Amino acid sequence: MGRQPCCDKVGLKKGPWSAEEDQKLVNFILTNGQCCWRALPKLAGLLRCGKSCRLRWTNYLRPDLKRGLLSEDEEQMVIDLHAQLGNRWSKIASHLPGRTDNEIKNHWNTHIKKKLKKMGIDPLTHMPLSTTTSEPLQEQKMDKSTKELPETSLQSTITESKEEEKSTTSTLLDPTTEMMMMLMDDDIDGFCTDEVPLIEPHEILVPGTNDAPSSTTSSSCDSSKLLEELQFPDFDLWDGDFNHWEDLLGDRPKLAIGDDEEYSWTFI
DNA sequence: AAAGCTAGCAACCGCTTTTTA
DNA sequence: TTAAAAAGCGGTTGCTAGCTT
Repeated sequence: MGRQPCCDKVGLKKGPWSAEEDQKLVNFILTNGQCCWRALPKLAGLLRCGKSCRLRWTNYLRPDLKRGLLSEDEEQMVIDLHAQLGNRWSKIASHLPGRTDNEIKNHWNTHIKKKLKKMGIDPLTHMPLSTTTSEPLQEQKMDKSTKELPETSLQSTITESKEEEKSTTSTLLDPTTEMMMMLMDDDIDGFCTDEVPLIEPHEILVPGTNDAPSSTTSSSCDSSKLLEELQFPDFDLWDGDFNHWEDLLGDRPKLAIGDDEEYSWTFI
C-alpha cells in the first residue's frame, strides 16, 4: 500500500550546503532533469534527503532565479498580491518570475512589514493601523483570521480559479496601494510622512526593467546573453538572472561580463 | 579594537494537500 | 476506496555579516 518511505533520515547531512554538494545537485538536474526528489539524492551522490534537495534547488540553485533585492515594482506587486492572497507565498511568487516563495516571505518579514508599519498601515489587514489597539494582539487575531478565513470578504479573490491565476494585479488597487497613494498626495493627520523613506531621483526604477538595486552581495547581470550560448537538456528556465553559478566554478574558462563581474560554467 | 546587537537570509520543521498502489 | 508516501507550503529557527556602542 502507498509508497516507499521518502528517506530514512539516518546519516543524512543537514545544515548549509557546500559548493561541492551544490555542484552535484546542479550537475545531476542539468543532466537528468527534475525527476523524483526521493531518488535524486542517491542518484546524485548526495547525503541529503530529497526534500532538502528540492528546497535547495527551488530556492537557490534554479537558474532562472533573480538574485538581489526586490525592485520597487516587485515590492508593490507583492503588497498588492498579499492584500488579495494573504500569506500564500507560493501563489504570490508565481506572479513574480525569478522569485521564490521563501525569498518573498523573507522580504515581506524583513522589509515590507516594517515599511508598511512606518506608513501606518497594518501589514496583515492592509488597513490603517489603529492607534488604540495593541499591535501584537491585533496581529495574533489577524494571523488566525487570515488562516481561517474561508473564501469570503476581502479574500474572495483567493478562489484558486484559473481566471485568478491569469489575471494578476495590474488593475487592482488594494487598500494598501490606495493608502500609499493618499500618503503621497496629502499629508494625512495621524500619519507621519517624515518617516517614510524618500526616494531619490536616481533610485527611481523604470517599470519593466529588472534592474534591482545592487546593494547586496549578489550582482545582477544579463545572463540571458550567456544562456544563449549554452545548451542544456530539458530546460526552459534559462531566461532570468542567476548569479550563484560563480560559486560553482570549476575548470571552464571564464566569461567576462561587464567590468567587474565574471561568470564561468562547470557543467556538461 | 572588541563586544553586543540587529537585520537578513538560508535551511529546517511540521502540517496539509496531492498522488499512487 | 483507502491508506500511506511524496510533494508542496508556510512558519520558525539559527547562523552570519554588518552596524553600533
